[in-house]
Amino acid sequence: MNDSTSTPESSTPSNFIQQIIREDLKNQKNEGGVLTRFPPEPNGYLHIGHAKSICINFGTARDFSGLCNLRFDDTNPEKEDMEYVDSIKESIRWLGFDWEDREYYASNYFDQLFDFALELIKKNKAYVCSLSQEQAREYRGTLTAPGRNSPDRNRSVEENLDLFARMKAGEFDDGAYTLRAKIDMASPNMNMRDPVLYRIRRLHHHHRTGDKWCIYPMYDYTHCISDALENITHSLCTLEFEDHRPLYDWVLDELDGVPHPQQIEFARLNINYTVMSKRKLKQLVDEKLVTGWDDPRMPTLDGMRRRGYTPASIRNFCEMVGVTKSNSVVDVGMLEHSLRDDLDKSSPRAMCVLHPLKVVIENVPEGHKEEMTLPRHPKDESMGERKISFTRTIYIDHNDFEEVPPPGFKRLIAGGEVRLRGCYVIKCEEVIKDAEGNIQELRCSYDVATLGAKPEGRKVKGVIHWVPADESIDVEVRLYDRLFSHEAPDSAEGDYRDFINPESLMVLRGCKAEPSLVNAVAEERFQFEREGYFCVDKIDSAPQQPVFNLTVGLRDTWARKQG
RNA sequence: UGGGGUGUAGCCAAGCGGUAAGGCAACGGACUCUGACUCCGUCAUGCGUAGGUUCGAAUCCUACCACCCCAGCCA
Repeated sequence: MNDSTSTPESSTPSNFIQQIIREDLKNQKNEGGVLTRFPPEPNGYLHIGHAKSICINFGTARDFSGLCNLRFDDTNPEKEDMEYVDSIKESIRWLGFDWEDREYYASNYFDQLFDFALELIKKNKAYVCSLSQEQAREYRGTLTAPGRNSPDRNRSVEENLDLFARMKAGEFDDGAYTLRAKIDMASPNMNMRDPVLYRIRRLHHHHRTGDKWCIYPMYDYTHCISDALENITHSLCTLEFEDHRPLYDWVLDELDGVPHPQQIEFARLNINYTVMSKRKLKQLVDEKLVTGWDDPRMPTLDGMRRRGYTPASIRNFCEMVGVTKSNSVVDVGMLEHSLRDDLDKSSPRAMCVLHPLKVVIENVPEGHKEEMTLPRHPKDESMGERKISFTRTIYIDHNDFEEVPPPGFKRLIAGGEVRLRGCYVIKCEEVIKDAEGNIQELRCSYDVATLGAKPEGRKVKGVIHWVPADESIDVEVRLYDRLFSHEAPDSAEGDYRDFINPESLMVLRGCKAEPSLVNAVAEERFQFEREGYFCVDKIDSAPQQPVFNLTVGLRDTWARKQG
C-alpha cells in the first residue's frame, strides 16, 4: 500500500474503521476524501461516552487528512434547547477539537427533508397513516410475529400528497397522522416495518425554527439524508444503530441523485464505578445526589473539567481504549492512569497540609525566617522555582506522625527524625497532648547541617511536606472519590442509587497551603506533594481564596500495603 | 421460538493460516529530599465450548453455549 494518501501514525494501532477507510481510499471511493461528523442531539450535557465518539469522529478524519462536521441532530423539539447546543460546543472546544465553520443543524434541512418526503410519496414509497400510537404498536407485530399492513397503506398518491400537505399546514392534532415508509410489515427487522418518517408536534416550539413547522422528521429519516447532504463519507455511530442501517440505506437508495455515505458502528464506552445513561445522570442531579451536571464526581465533561481532568488525558484515554464492536467495560483505573500521566508532566508542585498538626521547632529562634527555594517541578526546570519561609512554627500533616508506628513507617515518630521537603531534618523531642490524650502539637529540634545535605552518621528515610504557620494560607480542599462504591451500579442487585459512595466527597476546611498558592486562578492545576493533583474550583473560589478540588490522588503503594 | 451483533489474561486490546503484540491492574526489584515519577523483571502450552479441514488453526468449516441490541409518533 504505497499510495500518497496520508495514513494514521503508526503509534496508534489500526482499528477496524481505519482498515475499512484505508480500503475505501485504495479503491478510490469518495474521490479519496474522508468527511465524518459528530451528531449530538442538543438535549443534555456531553459525558465521557460522547468524548469517545468525538475522538473517533474527529480523530479518524484527522488521521486521513479529512474533516469532521459538527451537526446538531435537532429533530425533536420536545427535549431540545439552545442551552444544550452552547454547552456542547463549549465541551467539544475544551476537548481540543475544531469544526471551524462546519456547524450544521438537521433543522436547517427541514425544507429539503420535506421535499424528499414528497418524492417518496410520489414514488409510492411512503404514505400517510391514521393509526393511533396504540394501534400502530398492535399492527407492528412482535419480535417473533410479523406485523399487519395499515389500512391506509394503499392510499392513493394524490390523497397522500394532500394529507401530508395538510399535516404540514397544521390542520391535524398531534398524533392524528404520521407519514410512514412503505417497506415490509413482515420484516424480521422491526425498523423496516413501515417506520414513521414524520410526526405532528404542534404543541412544541423548536429552539431554532420556532413555530415554522408542526411536523418533524424522525431520526432514521433525517440522519441519512443529513449525512448525504453534507457529503459525509463515513457515518460513524454506536452499535445500537446497527439494525437501523438497512433503513439508512433504504432511504438513500429510494431517493434520486443523493450520495450514499457508509454507516459504520462501534461499541459505546462503558466505565466501571459510574453510570453513563442520561436518565440516571439526570436523576442524580434532580434528586440532589450530586450538586449539578458539573459536579466533579459526574462523568460529564463539565464535571470532569471541574474535577481537574485535562483534555489531553481524556483524548489519550480514548486512544488507549481503542475502537471495536465488542461491548466492554473499561476499568476506571485506566482513565486515572491517563490522567496522572498527563498531570505529572504538566503540574507544578506545591505543598498543602490537609490535616494540620502544629510543630514548634525549639532551636529555631522566635521571629527567625529563612527562605527556602524549591523547584516547581522535579524534572522540568523551565517551570521555575518558588519560595517558602522556614520558621519556628510550622504545620505538618497529622498522618505523617505516629506514636506507635506500623512496621515500615518512615515518617515522623516520637524521638525520630524526618526530612522536611526542601528543608532541614527535624527530630521529634516531645508530644504534647490535651486532657483527652489527643495530640495537640509536637516540639521538635532541627539539625542545621542537613540543608541540602545528608545527615551525618545516620539515615533519615522519610520526607514529609510542611508549611510555615504564619505565612501559610487557609484553604478549603474537597476530596473526591468514586461516585459509586460498586463497580457495576447499573447491573447490581437493587437500585444504583443505593451504591453511592458516602465518602465520594469530603470537605476539609482550614487546610494550610504554601503562600504561593494564594494567587492561584480558576482551573489552575497543581500537584500537592505526597497527596495528589488538585485544581482550583472555578465556581466556588474567590480572589485570594482558592478552593481546591482533588482531581486524583498520587499512586499510594504504602496505603495499599496497609490495607 | 424472529432479526442484528459480540466472545483473546482481572480489565481494554492487537492478531486477518506459520506457532498469542501492547496498555491498565497486580506482583517482585532498582532509583529517589514526593511511599510519587522513572527504570528493570514476572504475569495466556492458551484464544467461549465441542468436533472437523490442514504439515500447521485464535484465524477456515460445522454444531452448540453465553452475553448485548431491536417491538418510541426518542436519538
